[in-house]
Amino acid sequence: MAEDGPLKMADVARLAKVSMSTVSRALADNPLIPEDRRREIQRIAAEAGYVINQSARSLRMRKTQTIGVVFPLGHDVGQLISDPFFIEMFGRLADEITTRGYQVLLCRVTDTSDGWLNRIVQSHRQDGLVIVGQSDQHEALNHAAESYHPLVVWGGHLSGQVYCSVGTDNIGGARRAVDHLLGLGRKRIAFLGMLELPEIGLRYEGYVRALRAAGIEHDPALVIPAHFSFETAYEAARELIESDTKFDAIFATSDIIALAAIQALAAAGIDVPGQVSVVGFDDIAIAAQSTPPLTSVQQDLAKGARTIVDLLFKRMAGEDAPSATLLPKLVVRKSCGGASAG
Amino acid sequence: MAEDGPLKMADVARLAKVSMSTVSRALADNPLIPEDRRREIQRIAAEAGYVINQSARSLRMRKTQTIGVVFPLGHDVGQLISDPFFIEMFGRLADEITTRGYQVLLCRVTDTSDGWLNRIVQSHRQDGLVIVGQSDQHEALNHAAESYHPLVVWGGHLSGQVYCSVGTDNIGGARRAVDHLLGLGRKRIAFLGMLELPEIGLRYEGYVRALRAAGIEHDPALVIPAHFSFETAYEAARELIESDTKFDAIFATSDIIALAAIQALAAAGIDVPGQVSVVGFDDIAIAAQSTPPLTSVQQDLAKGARTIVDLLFKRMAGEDAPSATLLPKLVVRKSCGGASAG
DNA sequence: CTTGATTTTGCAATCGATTGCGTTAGCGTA
DNA sequence: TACGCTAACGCAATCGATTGCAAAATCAAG
Repeated sequence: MAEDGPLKMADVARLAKVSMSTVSRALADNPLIPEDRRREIQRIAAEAGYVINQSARSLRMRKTQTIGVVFPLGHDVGQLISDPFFIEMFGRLADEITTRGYQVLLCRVTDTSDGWLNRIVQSHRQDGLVIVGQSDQHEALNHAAESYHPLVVWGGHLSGQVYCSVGTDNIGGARRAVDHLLGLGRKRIAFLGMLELPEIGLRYEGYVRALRAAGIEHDPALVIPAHFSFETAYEAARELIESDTKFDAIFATSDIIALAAIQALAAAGIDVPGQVSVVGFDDIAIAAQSTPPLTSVQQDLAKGARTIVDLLFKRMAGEDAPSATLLPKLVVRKSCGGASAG
Repeated sequence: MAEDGPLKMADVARLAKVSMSTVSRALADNPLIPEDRRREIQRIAAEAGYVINQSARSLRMRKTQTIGVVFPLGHDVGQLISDPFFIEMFGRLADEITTRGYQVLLCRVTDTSDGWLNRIVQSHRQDGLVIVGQSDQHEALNHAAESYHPLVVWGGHLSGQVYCSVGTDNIGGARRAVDHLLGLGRKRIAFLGMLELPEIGLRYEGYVRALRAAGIEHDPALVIPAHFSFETAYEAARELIESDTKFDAIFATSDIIALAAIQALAAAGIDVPGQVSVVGFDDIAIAAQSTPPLTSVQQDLAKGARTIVDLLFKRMAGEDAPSATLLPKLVVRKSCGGASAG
């Protein structure tokens, strides 16, 4: 009578001298079973160390009690999940999801070949999906959202968008950052970021609008493609510095890019904020601690994550939930000269 | 003939005019099916957008292609997964695990009532487990490890330990940090941390040994309990400052605690490193960027994560894998005065 | 055209739970 | 005692795949 592998529900049924049906119902607190008997069976199961096999349960119930969190990193080789922004976002999401009693399944997608999203959706590994960042997958998301509803995307709100998204007002945030630089008397403001990404495209839009409103001509030479990883961003900044293009400020579309730019400037002997002002985006934890402390457009990730998960659970319950936009906040620190330098 | 829910394998079988067995084998690249037919069936399945239902597959195969990563936070209320150390560790682990083609399931455990670990193990949601931090669950881990082998723990190596663990040499790391403070002429070194946690206990051991080797008497009033969250650590530091206990250095058992202490000192008008030297532990990303930059005992998380996952996969393959210890490195920055202040 | 060996293929059992529906038990009433 | 009604309970189908085993098909050689 030695233990032979983990207990199954049938074993518990035998112990309690009832049928499996009854055990199943008792463990689910089904009122069909009288309360005292329910408690009794639960006690027996607990004492025997029985745990429901979730694989079996998921198959039968078509529910996994799991939320998938997806990072489509296809567009940016070498960007690991270790990236500070993603990591912080993930932490917040995880806190929100686990608090609601669900598990978190992390999916890192690097192979964005045809149907990658469908492959995740149809795997039935999760009851709902959070996609962090649109990457260059706007079409794929739109397509998936048509038939799969428990899906919320962190990212920019694009025209003709079917899926539900939560994100910062990128245009407004960028506009505020660039306006700040303009207010400090800067006129040749470089833009560092990958325009192909929807969120960055929107930030570019805000950048252009701010310049236009200030009556400043837009110089394409100031727009530099820069990936999200520190190393590639550093390279991009170095190229800008070594080109003949004159500039007195940098609007970086992420803090990592901004920090890389600041280091590249320092290496070239250019003073920040004396000669060049720098503004970042995201306001990750390091931003406040860097030298000089980084002025940045803050994204409220805690609130963002809460909103995403709220909307997702509404959608999982069959309700329709609309996209949401968060208000960005410009956090002014020393990296662009501060009010005193204005 | 409208699509009625997602395709099942039986549907693909009908499309390909073969049996389900054949489809299953073809999709698994089983050489029992001739290669050209295999390709043909794979093509048909792909074109139809068919994806294997993982719930069903997991049940039948008793394999989930998933690794569970567990954070037993029971000991420390309010410590969310958003904590920088956990977050960074998680990111590294996730990179290692996904690179090997496995999914990552995050389990945040707050209810460490009897059998919590067994509940996770028996849920059959994962093929292997990484536990990040022993918390106060040494016994539970030992017990689980007796019957469940694919289990690796990040944490200190304790005597009489059954489970496989990977961690920094905490005694050595602490010893090095305290020796450094002693070398700077500091004599009244406070210790901030929760002795109940195994890793912290080991760091305390290193602290005591360093003092003893220097012939300095150990003053219990200098040992202050401090949790890992910034707010509670700040409180602990404030209490130390407001007590009559004199001190000229702080050995904080985590960077978060160190940073909180530095802020508390600053708020009290005490100069760091002028009046008090501070050393942290972990060397998280912010450490290098703080003001003043923090001297800290570096834990190589990238290597740690790689080691953990390597050992775990060995264990999943049935091999026996021994515990591993990583060498800590003291990263000297300005927060304790530097060599010039010696 | 057999026979036997070999390659392909499919039947049906299985993984471990949940649940619709029918049966039994228990009780009150006539 | 018989009958109706409700409360408890269990049978057996089901979720969607994988796989051992045996049957069928194919082929080579005699």
